[in-house]
Amino acid sequence: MSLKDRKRFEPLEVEPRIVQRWLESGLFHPEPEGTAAENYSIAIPPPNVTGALHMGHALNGSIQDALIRYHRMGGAHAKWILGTDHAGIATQTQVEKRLKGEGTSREEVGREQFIRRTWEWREEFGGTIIEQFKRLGASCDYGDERFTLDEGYVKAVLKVFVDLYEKGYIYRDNYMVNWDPGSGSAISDLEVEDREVTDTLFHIAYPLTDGTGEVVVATVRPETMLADVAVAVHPDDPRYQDLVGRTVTLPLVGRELPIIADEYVKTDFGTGCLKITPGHDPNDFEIGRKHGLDELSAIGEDGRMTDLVPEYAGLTIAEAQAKVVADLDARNLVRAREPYLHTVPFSHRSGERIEPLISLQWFMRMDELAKPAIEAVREGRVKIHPESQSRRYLDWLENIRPWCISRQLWWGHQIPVWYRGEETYVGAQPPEGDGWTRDPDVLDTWFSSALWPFATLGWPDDTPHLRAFYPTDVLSTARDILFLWVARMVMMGLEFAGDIPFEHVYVHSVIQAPDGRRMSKSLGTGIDPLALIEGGPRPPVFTQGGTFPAYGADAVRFGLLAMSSTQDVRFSEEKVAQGQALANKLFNASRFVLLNVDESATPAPSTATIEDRWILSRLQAAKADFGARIEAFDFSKAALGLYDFVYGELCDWYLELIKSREYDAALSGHLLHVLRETLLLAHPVIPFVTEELWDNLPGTDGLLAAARRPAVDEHLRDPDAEHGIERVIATVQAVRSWRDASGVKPGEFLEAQMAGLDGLEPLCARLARLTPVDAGGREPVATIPVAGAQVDLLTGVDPAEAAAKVEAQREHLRKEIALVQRKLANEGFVAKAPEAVVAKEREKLARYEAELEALES
RNA sequence: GGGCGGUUAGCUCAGCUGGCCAGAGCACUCGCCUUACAAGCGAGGGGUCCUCGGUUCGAGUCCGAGACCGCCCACCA
Repeated sequence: MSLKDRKRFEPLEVEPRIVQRWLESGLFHPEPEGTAAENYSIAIPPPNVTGALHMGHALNGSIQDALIRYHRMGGAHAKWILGTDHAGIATQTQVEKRLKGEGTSREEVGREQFIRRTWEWREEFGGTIIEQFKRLGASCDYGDERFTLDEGYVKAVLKVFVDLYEKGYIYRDNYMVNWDPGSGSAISDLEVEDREVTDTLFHIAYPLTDGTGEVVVATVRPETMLADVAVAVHPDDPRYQDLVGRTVTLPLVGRELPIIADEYVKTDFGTGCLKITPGHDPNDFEIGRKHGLDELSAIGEDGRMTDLVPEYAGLTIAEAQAKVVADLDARNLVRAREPYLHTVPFSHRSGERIEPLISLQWFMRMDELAKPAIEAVREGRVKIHPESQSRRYLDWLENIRPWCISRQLWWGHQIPVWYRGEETYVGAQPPEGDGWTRDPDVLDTWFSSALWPFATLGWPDDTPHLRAFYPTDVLSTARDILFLWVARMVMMGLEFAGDIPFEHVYVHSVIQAPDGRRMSKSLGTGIDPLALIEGGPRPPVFTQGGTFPAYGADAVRFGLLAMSSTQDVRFSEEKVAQGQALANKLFNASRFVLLNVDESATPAPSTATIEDRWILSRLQAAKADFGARIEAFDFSKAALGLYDFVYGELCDWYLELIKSREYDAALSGHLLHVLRETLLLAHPVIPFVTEELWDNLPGTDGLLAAARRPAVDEHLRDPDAEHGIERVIATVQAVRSWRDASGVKPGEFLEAQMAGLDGLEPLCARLARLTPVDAGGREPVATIPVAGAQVDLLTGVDPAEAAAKVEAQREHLRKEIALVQRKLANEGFVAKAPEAVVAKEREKLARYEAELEALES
């Protein structure tokens, strides 16, 4: 169907078709030519293979695509590095679920078979999110898709591990870790989230060994007392001065525990006595190491009691707690119990309560690597936007702690370490000889993600891709992985790729549900971007229910960009609707042009009339503004500025101003030119509708996505034309407003004599529906004041209503005049305010007075 | 406990280094089928800019105190 017969932009019909054309063009797959300084690249935060597109992906995709398309149209070789993350725990959990459904388990099928099954799973489901990115219009390099477990990537990971081991940064140690019973693995501090829980706080009496009394300690974990090795008090606590150095006898166990002094103990909490359990509490662990205490484990990695105290061996934690309390009660040693609300660590992944345990793990020392990463941001080589985030980055790196990098999983990069008796071998290739067994653990997924910007480009080989696209330009991400991922990429990039991984880090908003809660599937507050694009059901957070209209990808992209900010924002369906309105408006404006124009005309700017000069001038302003906003990562202003130009200038005024003109070659060419440039301008934000229109526009070849954006032409800026059209707009609005208030039909032509418009009368007359006449001495029935001009109406107005209207207008003017006069009468103001400000006030006064005078006559 | 951000129209948000007659989109009211778009067009109503104090000729904008909301970090058993 011809564009002229299509009254609306129908995204569901158009967008899939456009995606195909883009993909077939090969445009998104740039050859590795030139240097990274000339080229433009962004490495996508790799979504989990298990993932489906959520609002965060959609927002970040819209941001990155706007950047990539903008720079591609600026003439750069632009590569958006694409791929997915193997996501150790998440993926393993999915496959385990599937095995469970088949009546089997990970343990039953064995490691090799399990990994094979996981690859199969990935083949089947891993492409989902990639397809969804295509639907969004994201111009990623789909021809070069990477995976954090593909062959080349594994090579990079192993090399990094071995190098860091050889440098002495990676070591094995017994240490307190966050044990996640859900996944049966240690997890890092960053994967832990705190939740509020009400527990019972037990006050338990520990008798002094010499029988002279007791000390009372408070705990919410009585079962861990089996592994107690000391009792601590504050060194300055007057109550316990004489206890330090003596011992207590641990009830139920009989072990003699020293009473030690440590400043960690709070004198104002509980009894001021603290049981020390280095095996099961991170703080106690620190104190234990400081004082050289034993590290005993009462709870094992299976979540059951160890045989440390045989009568409890094998019990679950809950059972053990019940038994310990019962046994203490039997001995009358529980002095008090009270409900206690506190925060407790839970696994971010499995949702289970973290069990702090001592375990033999691989660690990575971070302080040496942190130093250059701190410098890079301090010196501005890596710039974080908004700037306030760099403080958080620096604070974290300055207080960095060793990173536990081993995970007790099967799906991931298996640690390249082999053991044979007392021997340890570390290397990218298995050791020679027999009898070696490989460490069963895999690396934390973030270890491999940390190499993303260079491992995806072929590192450790010196590849053309690496030379052409590393360092990348921008890394766009949410705040929550600033430490987990961004900081580590900077460290690894500097250490291994020899340069920063990206020049700019853009930290985007988190989009919250419309009610201000976090978007989450389980809360029912999640909004599926595809439901917005294609018209799916509204989730329960929306009060209105029903289904979304099929807004289309352009609308969603526009809406998300318009919503985005430097802080978290609530989802606003209105902004998406605004995007849809913009796409449709542009579509219809193009139809209007094509319906009227001489299609054989050559697109070329014309300066024939003041409105032509005006729109060219405004177009340059819009281009300059949009570019500056994009470069400054101010996507909201970029999108809304586009809207304002298309709606508020191009459609509302320019197209209306030209309607009575003859569409000769000059005007036709000019309209085609303005439209072309508008499409070029808007494409990074709303790529689909602009591409579709481009295809229908005479004189365009090839894809808009591949076209070059023309520079801002400063010669086309025209302040006189801008001022003139501003006056036309003010006049037309004044007349319309007057009509509306006076009850005069909008369509009725009124005779009027205009003054002070310097030749702009015909433009004003047409849009205001006035018939210009010479009053020839007739008294006007009404006078409409406009800035610097005057319109006398000679017909069509009820004199009484007009008089009332005039009086109201006078009243308003008198108030404004009084205000300005008061300001100017203030000596302080005149003396101290900048001259320009004072002049502006004087000018304002003169204008109001002139308008008032016109009304008085 | 420490740090950061926010509080502007019914809703979601703009308002830079102080000069604002305080804006936008949506919602609302009124009027229009004006030959691109009625999912449209035009015109309106609507705000003690959280509170109190201060600086200044002038404060939504700067300073101080407080209230409330959100996030991050560290966490007292």
